[in-house]
Amino acid sequence: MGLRERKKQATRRALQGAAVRLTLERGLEKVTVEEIAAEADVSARTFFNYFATKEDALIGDAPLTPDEADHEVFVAGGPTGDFAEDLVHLLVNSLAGPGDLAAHRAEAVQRKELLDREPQLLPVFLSRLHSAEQGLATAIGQRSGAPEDDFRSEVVAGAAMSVIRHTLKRVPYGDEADIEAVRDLLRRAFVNLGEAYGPTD
Amino acid sequence: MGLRERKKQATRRALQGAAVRLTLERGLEKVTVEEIAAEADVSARTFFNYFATKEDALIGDAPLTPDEADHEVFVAGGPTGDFAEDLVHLLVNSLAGPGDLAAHRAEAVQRKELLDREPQLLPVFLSRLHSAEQGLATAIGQRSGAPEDDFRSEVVAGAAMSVIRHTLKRVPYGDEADIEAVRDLLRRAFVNLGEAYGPTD
DNA sequence: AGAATGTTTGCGCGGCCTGAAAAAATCAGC
DNA sequence: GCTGATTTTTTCAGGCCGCGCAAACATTCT
Repeated sequence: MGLRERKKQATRRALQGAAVRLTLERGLEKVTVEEIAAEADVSARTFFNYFATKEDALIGDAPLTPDEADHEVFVAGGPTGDFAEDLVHLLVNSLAGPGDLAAHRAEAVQRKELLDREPQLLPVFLSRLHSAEQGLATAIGQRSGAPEDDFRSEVVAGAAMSVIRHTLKRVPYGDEADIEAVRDLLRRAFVNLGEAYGPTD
Repeated sequence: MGLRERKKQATRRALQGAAVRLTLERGLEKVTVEEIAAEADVSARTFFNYFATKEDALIGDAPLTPDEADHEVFVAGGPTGDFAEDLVHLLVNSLAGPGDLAAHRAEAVQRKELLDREPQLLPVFLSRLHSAEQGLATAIGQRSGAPEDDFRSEVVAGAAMSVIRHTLKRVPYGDEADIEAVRDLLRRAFVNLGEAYGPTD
């Protein structure tokens, strides 16, 4: 990787870091793009070469898409064969980004803190989940052999993203066993869905 | 209702109408607030006395909350006793606003057209659904006797809102029988959820 | 009619975001 | 390491958004 590419990643991280830090310090509307850029030793115009909006710098713009490998395993009906359980697996691996879950825990905590404190970020976050939903729907459709853009796949994927959303709200960050806690919450959520909408019990 | 109140509603409608019309004509980013205000025979400053943002004027700011009566019937376990069916009833009545569904069909068609053509409106719309979700969760919690802010209620409500979202996307507007079509789609969606997440079949 | 209350308007301003072109940094080849 | 090509950063100008404020205006109430 050349110097150019490395520097770009550096300024991107600097901008994102400055944005997060200043926002947590003062609140989003007391921070201007100019200040963020100054903090990252960059002109204000350059900020917009990296992020379209101030909010994007905070939430991040990683596509939130699962690993290619995990995706294919899921589509093929794996890894366990149980739909909900495999969904848990796929979602947990997707949300962490390409690498390890633990490695991104600090960022996840920050994101949660930001979303709690700055309501203006909620729409941005919801849109991001919405984009991810599309991909999940096609994965579910492929796994079940449904035609593309199938209504059922979309609905099932939407419910799954809703589960993710509420689970992330409830995760007890700070613990060390939080990955397993996430799994548990997801499993319970899917069970709840089954009970609520399933055949009359 | 006094003259003052009537005038306010009139300018509100005028602003909203102008915003929708101009946006459908030229696209959202080719329309300025000044133009909308001028079209409604009102100063630009007045626009912001009614709507906080240009987008709000398009999506509307009705709280999207169900009738008090429908809400209580649902909480009490009615009208049919079947959870999914009662949810369909509640949602259909909520989405229409206080009055008749048919009366608001034109607006619904417009909203859909806008959402299709102007992606910037999607976050606004998603936030609106998100707000409505909170109320739905407490209603579901009360009906099932769960404690407040129960995880299960939230997840079930989230899934329901997701169902709404995808159903609205698929509704065949233009037909005359579209209210019944909405009900059908909702019912099918809930059945799909039950099949997907319910006990292994 | 006149006072009280609420609404509209003009004005100014800070901030967001964009386009275009000059300036600086990096890269590829020699 | 020099040179020219490519990419990134910066500067500059500018439109639009959204808000606070105080003056003008409209309505309600007595």
